[in-house]
This record gives sequence, C-alpha cells and structure tokens, in this order.
Amino acid sequence: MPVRDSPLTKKLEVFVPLSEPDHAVLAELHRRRRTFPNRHDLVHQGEANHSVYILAKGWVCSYKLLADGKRQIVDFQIPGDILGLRSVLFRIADHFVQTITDVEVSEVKDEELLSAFANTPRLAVGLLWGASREEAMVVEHLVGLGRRSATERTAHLFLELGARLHLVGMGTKDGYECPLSQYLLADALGLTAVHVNRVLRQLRERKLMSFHNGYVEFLDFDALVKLAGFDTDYLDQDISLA
Amino acid sequence: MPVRDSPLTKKLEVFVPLSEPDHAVLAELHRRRRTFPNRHDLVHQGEANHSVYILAKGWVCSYKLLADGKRQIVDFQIPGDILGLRSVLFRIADHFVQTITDVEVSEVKDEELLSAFANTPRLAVGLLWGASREEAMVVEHLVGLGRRSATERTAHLFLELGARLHLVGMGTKDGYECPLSQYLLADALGLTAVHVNRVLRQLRERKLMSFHNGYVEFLDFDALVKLAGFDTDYLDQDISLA
DNA sequence: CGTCGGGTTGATAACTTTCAAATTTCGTGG
DNA sequence: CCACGAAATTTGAAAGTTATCAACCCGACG
Repeated sequence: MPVRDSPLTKKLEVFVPLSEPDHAVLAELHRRRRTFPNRHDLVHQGEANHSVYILAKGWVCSYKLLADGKRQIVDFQIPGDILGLRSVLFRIADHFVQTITDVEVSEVKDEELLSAFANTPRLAVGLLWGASREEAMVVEHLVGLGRRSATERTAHLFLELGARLHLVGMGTKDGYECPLSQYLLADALGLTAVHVNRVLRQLRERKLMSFHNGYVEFLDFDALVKLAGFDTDYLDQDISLA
Repeated sequence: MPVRDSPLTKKLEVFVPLSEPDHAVLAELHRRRRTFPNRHDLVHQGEANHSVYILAKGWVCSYKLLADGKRQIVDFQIPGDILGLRSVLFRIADHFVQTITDVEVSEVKDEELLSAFANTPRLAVGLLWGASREEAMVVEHLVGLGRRSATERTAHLFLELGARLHLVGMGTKDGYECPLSQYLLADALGLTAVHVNRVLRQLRERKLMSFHNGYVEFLDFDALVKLAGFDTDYLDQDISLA
C-alpha cells in the first residue's frame, strides 16, 4: 500500500493539510514494517518500552488488569492509530497493549519520532491532535461507564468506532467490519459477556443495529445516535495553531 | 504564603529537583492571584478559553453533562493541580470546570506558560509529568467505574485523594479535610447520592473509614487499601528524561 | 471425532436505583 | 440571637438492572 493511502495519512489530512516534505517524513516513519499475530502483547504493564508503532492493519486493545483478575479495556486502536506514544514520556508502561487480530504496524524509534516532530511542525501538530483526541475518547468512555445504561453504552461504542473507521475509509453509515468478540466488548463496556449478548439481541430486535459474523450493520442510524446520546463534538476537536 | 511553600512547588519538588532559576520562574507564574467563589465556572464546555490556572487553595471538579441532564465528574482538582492545560492546545473546551469551594488560583497567560517551558526545561518536565499523571488517574477512574464495585470504587477514590493531598502536605494516613458532598461523590463514582450514603455507612460500620463533617478519617488504612485494590503505581510514574 | 473458543438462552441472585419521607445542618434575614 | 428555609444526609420499601450459574449449540481445527 502506498504511504499516501495509509490510514494515518488519511486521518491526518482531514485535519491538517500536509505539504510535500510532510508526506516525505511520513513515508520515512512508515519504513520499518512489522507484523504480529493475534493475542500478541505489544506493551506489557510494568515494563519499559521505547518503541512507538503506527497501526496499519488490524485491531489492538489497551487494558488494565485488577488484582483479582478482572480486566477493563480502556480503548481499542484501529488502523491509523499510534501505539505507545505515552511510553515515550514514561519509562514504565502502566497498562497492557495487545493485538486482537493479526496486525501490521510500522515501528518508529523514539529518536525518529522526535526528529520528525522537530522538522515538520505541521505533522507534529497533527500527531498532537491525535493524542488529545484519544484522551477525549477515554474521557467519553469514562462518562459512558459512569452514567449511561448498558444499552446506551454499547450503542455509543459501536457509533464511535464507526466514526473513527470512517475517517480512515473503513466504515460508512451502513456499517463496518468489526473483529471484536462479545468478551472483548464486555471488558470494554464494564459488563459480562452474557449481558452483552442480551443487549445485542435487544438492539437487533429493536431494529437499530446488528452485529453478526464480524460485521456491524446500522439498521437505523439516526435512532441509534439518539439512543446513545452520541455527539461527535469530542471527536471533532478544533486544534489551536497558536 | 511564600511561593516556596506553594502546593505546586511542593509537588514538583518530589519528582524533579528544582534549581534557583526554576524557583524564580515558578514565582513569576504565581504572580497574578485571583479568587473565585464556590460554584463558579472556570471553564465552560463549548467555549474558547485560554487561561491556565494554578490551584493554590480550595477544590475544583471537571465534569461532562449528558443530554438528559446526568452528570459525570471526571476528576477533582486539589491544591497544586493545574487547570485548563488542555485548553491551551484546544480551542474549544469539551468539558466543564467548576469550583466546589471558594478557591484561590494563580492565573497564567498561555504565552507566559510557553516561555516558562522554553526557559526552564526542568520545570517543563515537571509540568508534563503532572499532566501525564493526571491522565493516568483518569484511566484508573475509568477502570474503577467499569470493574470495581460501588464500595471498592468509593474506597479507592478516598485513598487516591489522600495520596494526592499527602503530596502537597494536606493529608496523612489518618485522614484529611474533604469538602465533597455526597452528591459530588455520587457524580464522580457513577452512583446515586442515596447509594453513596449507604456505602459510606457500610465502610463506617466495618470500621474501615468514616466521612463526617468534611473530614475523612481512615480507621484501618491497610484493610482499606486491600479492599479497594489500591496500588499507587499509577500515581508514582517514573518520567523519562530522554 | 473431540475439544475448545465463541455465542445463546433461562432461572435465580445480587446490586443499585427510584421513590418517599424524616432528620440534620447551615446560611441568612429579622 | 433566633427563626426560617434551603440544602444535605439518612433510612425504608419496592422496582429495575445486571451478574451469576448452568446448560446447550455451533463451527473451526488438530
């Protein structure tokens, strides 16, 4: 795949117009390609880690484990997302990052990243924008866990993933491919897998959306947005170019 | 209060040794003192805001509102915390920040902050550390909402606040002053105020902690830590000085 | 084949909210 | 200084939501 069409490039171009030199640097960052199988740990909680990955293909999740074995998924990452940006700043990772499909990534050494930042301010702004957007998504997730019902929360997650995938050309208002299991959904939504199953059934029976065979289908997009209280403001942050 | 003893200074010094010039810059940042009454909006969701505040005295909370009026508090801020750092980067705030007591702050214009960053790298590292620590707290809060019971979550919040206050010399293992109402606790914990009340009663009856008249008292600190699954790792992040 | 990781469903239990009301606390005006 | 009303806390009873436990089904895969 030409770098011009990489998910990260697509995503950035929506928010910052990229110059030729920007594209050149971006191509440079995409040079070291690697693949990992499903269920592979990219970042291990408590361990030092200094590589950053640009996710090109496949899905990943970041999560924390509690002492009693319970797991909470903090976020899913999809193509175009950057993994491990925080660990450039912190020596020790405070959470896990694990693949949930086979993935393709570009590995970026932290020096490369820093020099890219220094040389192409526009790209730096774009990546910072991405990082802050991710933080906003975590906050929205927190709000959902605290104040939305299981059904609203589930609908919200699927809508957010849809909006994110749309940005990299992988989803529409009709639906998208989604490799999540009901166990993964449960750990993200703070529910049990059994209850996720019932919620999905209910959404299907109400003809709002269906999730079968790795495909999310929106049956009534507008009604679903209304049910979830989905407001894209937090995804469409306007960045200050001060 | 001499700036040397300001909560922010205390907090930073735990993690980065500050030089004389660092102290001078810090004093400069503390120059423009302002006070606000209880229930005052410092940052309004959807509005542009370009001031950063260093909280010197009193408590503040940041929260989001849902369309149906439900509220979720994302975090409380205590003396030494910095307010509105994110809004230097983003034009539009995606959440509210409101005082929950009368407060004293130092207002910092974003140019001042940026020049302080440029001139005193050690201070910059310290402030970045603070920002990332805050992000880690949000993640831990999310984990609690998703996977901890009401009781565990409540205990965890009080322990975290205790640890944070301890860092600025305002709390010990015995307890601390805490101006939160049960409504505020409820909106932070994703519960109703009624249920918060019952949880507090239970913690009191189990002789783990009590919360009365604006004072948190730890009755059995170790047992409480165990119950909450409280692990300070996420608060004691080790920063990379790369 | 046999097993194993999903997915699905039912019955029951546990936890949390909702609704209602009484009590206490606290700031303010008289 | 007291009285008043508003806000916060406390408690009980009933309803609603979600978890737990226990099956059973199915397709992939060694």
